Amino acid sequence: MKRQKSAAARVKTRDGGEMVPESLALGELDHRLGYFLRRLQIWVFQDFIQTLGPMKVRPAQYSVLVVIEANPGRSQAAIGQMLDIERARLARLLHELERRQWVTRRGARSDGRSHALNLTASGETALAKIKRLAEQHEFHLAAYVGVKRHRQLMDLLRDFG
Amino acid sequence: MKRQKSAAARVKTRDGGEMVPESLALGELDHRLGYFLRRLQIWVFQDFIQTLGPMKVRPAQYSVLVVIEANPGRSQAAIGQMLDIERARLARLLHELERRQWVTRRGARSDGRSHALNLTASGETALAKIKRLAEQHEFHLAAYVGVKRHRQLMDLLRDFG
DNA sequence: TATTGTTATACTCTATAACTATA
DNA sequence: TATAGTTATAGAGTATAACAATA
Repeated sequence: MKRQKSAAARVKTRDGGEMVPESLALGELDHRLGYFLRRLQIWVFQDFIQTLGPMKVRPAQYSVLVVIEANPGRSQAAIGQMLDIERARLARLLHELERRQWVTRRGARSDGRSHALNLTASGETALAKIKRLAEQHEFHLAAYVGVKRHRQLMDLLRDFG
Repeated sequence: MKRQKSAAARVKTRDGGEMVPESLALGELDHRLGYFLRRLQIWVFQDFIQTLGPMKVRPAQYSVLVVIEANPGRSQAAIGQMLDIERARLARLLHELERRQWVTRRGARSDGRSHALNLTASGETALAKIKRLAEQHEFHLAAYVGVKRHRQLMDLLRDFG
């Protein structure tokens, strides 16, 4: 797992050793929130993918499964709008979840165009495991940034919008 | 520009109109910092790319230009380690910056393997414009999340690591 | 005409591996 | 033998466009 660099951060060498790289000036990156946001976000994805490794689930798949469980029977359009996943991409993502027999798509009664999304029984079982691993990931993240900062960030980001 | 959804957020329809989507339950995403981090990060990239559109510069290119300017003559390995850009990807990214005649790579005296990176005169000129646009983007971001929250997030994320 | 969902294409980013040249 | 850099490949994510079926 890569860690955010600080003056004393270490970097892995290719034979498994470690070294302390000379620290370089950030320039105006030091005033770009996006830079720091991006660095943490990359760490989060890497840890998430690693922690969820046993279930082979990526962040986007996880978010779709959670939202289907919380809103069974909704259409692809509804789920996609909520998660800002483009419908072409969501179609492919659901095809994979259907292949793994975690999700069903059946034609909606009310509108012949839309597909109602639901979890299968094995999808529910898988998601239970997945949610336990996601919880583990959240603990990793809290430990990485500090429990207090974790709570502060959550409050700042969740309340806005 | 896509905006973070809230209960009253609007979504564009394909003919340019707008609608208010029914709000769906987040499920446990409401307790995942990564989810909120990711949403803001996507907004940041979209606004950055749009704001920097006149110069056709993407976030990774911007960060490399800024760090080369702040640390002239350093090697690709040094820049890549600092920004966590994989060396294969950095090689291609620099090839593009070299093609635009913004960056030079010349063999380092001390080590025949490494390339010293520098901005050209026109690279400096371009970067001056780019930095003005990046500053604009930062104002957009501060307006989007609120000036106070922007400062709080910056403090929380910059000080850690 | 517009929307839902599908398929296809293209470009960026990420992750590897194989290769060269230097050390 | 390890490192600096290059090239190539594959997978995910993003952004479009074109299409069929339905509204």
